[in-house]
Amino acid sequence: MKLTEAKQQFINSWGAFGTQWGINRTMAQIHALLLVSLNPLTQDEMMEELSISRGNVNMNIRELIGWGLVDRVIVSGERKEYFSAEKDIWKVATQIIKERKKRELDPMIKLLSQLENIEGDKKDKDVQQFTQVVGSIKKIGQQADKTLDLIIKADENWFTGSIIKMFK
Amino acid sequence: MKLTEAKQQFINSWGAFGTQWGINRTMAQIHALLLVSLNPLTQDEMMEELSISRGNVNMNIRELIGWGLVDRVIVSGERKEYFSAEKDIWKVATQIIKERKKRELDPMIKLLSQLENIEGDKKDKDVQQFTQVVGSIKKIGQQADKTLDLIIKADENWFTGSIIKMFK
DNA sequence: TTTAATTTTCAATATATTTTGAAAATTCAG
DNA sequence: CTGAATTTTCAAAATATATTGAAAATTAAA
Repeated sequence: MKLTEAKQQFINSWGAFGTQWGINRTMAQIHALLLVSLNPLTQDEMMEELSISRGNVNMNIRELIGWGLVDRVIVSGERKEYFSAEKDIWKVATQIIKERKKRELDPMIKLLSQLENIEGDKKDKDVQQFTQVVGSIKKIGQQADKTLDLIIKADENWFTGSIIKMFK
Repeated sequence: MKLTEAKQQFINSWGAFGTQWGINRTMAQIHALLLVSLNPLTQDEMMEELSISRGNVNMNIRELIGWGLVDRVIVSGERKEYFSAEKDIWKVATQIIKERKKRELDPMIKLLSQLENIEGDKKDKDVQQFTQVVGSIKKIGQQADKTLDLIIKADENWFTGSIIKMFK
């Protein structure tokens, strides 16, 4: 497979995978494009490369900046803004984990905590069942939360280093 | 908060969380409803409870069965089919991990493996960068894959038991 | 300043996804 | 078998999400 073709396939597939995970297709494609671009790109270059509109590039680029995955880059002597993606995939992964945890997991645990406090007969089978289900989901959520915090804090060795060896 | 109200909020919120994760809102709601129902339910009861159409219930119920999260239940003396959700949340979690791994992570790793084989000058910066990015994503994917396999195989103690203690 | 380049916004449009509901298929009691 | 109950299918409609593109806002060179 040729490089150009491979890049194209990477970008398209990344967009498709993103969709499955509730991520906007274009956002994932822009991220993929920046990941495999040697140099920072302008919005115009991204429009051209992905055949999408200016507004679409602009909104999704800023969304990616909001996720901490893309940075504005100053190129001296250039009027236009350039953008580049963090290339250290470990950092990318921890950043995504960090954001999704904050945006999704933490609010979920908060909600479940509220739902645990049911007024009513604690001996009622129905109440028992409900608090049991809600409580156990919360518990798993909290464990996941704790584990993810450790991953975020750990350096690259979490995956490749000593701890993972214990699972082998 | 009253039980009925809490159940309702759980169902609605679960639907909203599902959407964020690329899961059909109704599917998540049906799952939530079955999780907090003491007894198995018929399709008619779910239609009523969630105010949705027969076709919608039917399709999503079968999707949930496909995910291994819901079972058909025979109630003797009843013509209608009943459905119930696995209540052991640990099993639910491992089942979801198993399915998403199979449907998403494994195909992704397969794709990345293909993209690593680029024809062309291995000294070309552009080729190097591409294979480096693709390779490192694949590596993290494989580590996640391995870790998830262990979670799937491990019993409930993975989260609550000895291994997690080492992170504390 | 002025003004041309560039970025941002957002209403309108297009696309994708979900839901409906009625017809077709299936099931099973009599 | 027969036919009523139940489940399944799927084209059409509704809803939700993403994209466009041109106008407005911003920026910085002259």
